[in-house]
Amino acid sequence: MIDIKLIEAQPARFKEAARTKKFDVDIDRLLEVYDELKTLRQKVQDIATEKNRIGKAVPKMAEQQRKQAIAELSEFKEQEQKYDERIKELEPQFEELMLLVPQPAGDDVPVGEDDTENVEIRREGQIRKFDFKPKDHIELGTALDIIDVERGVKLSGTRNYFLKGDGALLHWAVLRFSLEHMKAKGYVPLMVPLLVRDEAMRGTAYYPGGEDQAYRMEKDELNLVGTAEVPLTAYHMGEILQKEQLPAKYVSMSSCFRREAGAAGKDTYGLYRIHQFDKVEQVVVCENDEQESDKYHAEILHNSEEVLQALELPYRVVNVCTGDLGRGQIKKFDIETWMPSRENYCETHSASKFGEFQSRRMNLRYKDTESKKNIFCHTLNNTVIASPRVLIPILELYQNADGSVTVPKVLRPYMGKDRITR
RNA sequence: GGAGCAGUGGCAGAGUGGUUGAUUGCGACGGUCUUGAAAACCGUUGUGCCGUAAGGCACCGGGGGUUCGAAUCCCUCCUGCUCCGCCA
Repeated sequence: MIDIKLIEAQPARFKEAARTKKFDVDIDRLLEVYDELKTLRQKVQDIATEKNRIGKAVPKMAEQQRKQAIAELSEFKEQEQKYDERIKELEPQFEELMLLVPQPAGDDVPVGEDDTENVEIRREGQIRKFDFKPKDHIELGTALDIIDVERGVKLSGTRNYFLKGDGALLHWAVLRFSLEHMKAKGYVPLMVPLLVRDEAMRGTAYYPGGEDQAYRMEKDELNLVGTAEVPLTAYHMGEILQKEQLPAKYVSMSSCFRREAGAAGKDTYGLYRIHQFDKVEQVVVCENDEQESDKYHAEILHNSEEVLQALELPYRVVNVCTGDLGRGQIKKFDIETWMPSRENYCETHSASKFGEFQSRRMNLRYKDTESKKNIFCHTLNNTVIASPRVLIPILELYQNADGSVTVPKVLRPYMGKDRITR
């Protein structure tokens, strides 16, 4: 959410942000509603002042005087009710519009329509050249009996799967390795609730807008999270933190659930786009300071790169363009890992910088020691590893001519073997 | 799921319809005293909104209602606790 005063001061800036980010919001209407609300609130306040003044004297009045005063107060009350009605009409409109205003992208974010215009920053690692015809991860996984899509679909429909034997173990190995990597860096591990209230979804800016992407438990009015970012960031929702608590760094390993509505026919093959997966996620809550925010943005990007480097996977980092940014993101680095079967670098990580956008929505603040003011925090998050998506490059890049798969060095302690064979 | 109790300022804890934004204690901060510290004493100590300011308004878990007037009465939701039932 954006400070209404900023919108008031520079409406053009937010119209432009909506345009380049491809979000639709009527800024003019928002300001209209706000102006009317302000006027009405002032009127109601003036009436309240008058009512309080008279009301205070009532108990001391003589009977005759009192009757007169009470009659007068009734009139005020009627006026007040008239204004209140209109306010109650406008407030929900105001809230709704406010939730839709996008955060302008940072100055160093490329302007572009969609993900094809994201700008590559750098590449790391060598792409493997095969001296045999490589298989894709489904061919490999099916032959090795470690991936079973058919039975996943039998039980749960399309985009569902089983991981079996070494497949399941490999999945847990990358997660465990990544979690421990973050733990060693001082990130506090949290085991989080995966069913959350609408408040948490709104606070992290998944709602409004992302309702179709989430599974919702209608009976209980709870939502299955699509990422641990939601509970991790909303952990301190509504709180006023001490400055010493910042930066708060959290890491979680959790299942993630996505309906993938509107993605019908897209990425239907394999384990790339699926309804349920597991992810290690990192979240930083820091002071309201641009430099601090940038520092932690670089840090969380670096943390994830270290994991990919440890796994010896080739990847590239891209600066995500305006058209591909979320409503609240100031800036986003995606890490795309090389996937042989897709003959491309594909998104495996997404490092977002939100400024105070999420904090405002969830009323997350800290007490500034100097000014004694309560200030909105900054929030950031990044994937540490998401599996089974990352199993695609692992299986495909580590495959051998005989159909076996070498286990990446850092995962061997978790697997207890260095090769997956039939 | 059934029955009951509770939710007040950083914490503890008063307040059951009228100058109560809220007694008091602790904590914290400032000051006096002291070589220093402790003790003692004095003072300050919630948040949001409107306003250049003076000042005003709102908030006693959330929302709604009764009333001229509500922390105090009513409804509803949320949260916590106790007992019973069920259960990985």
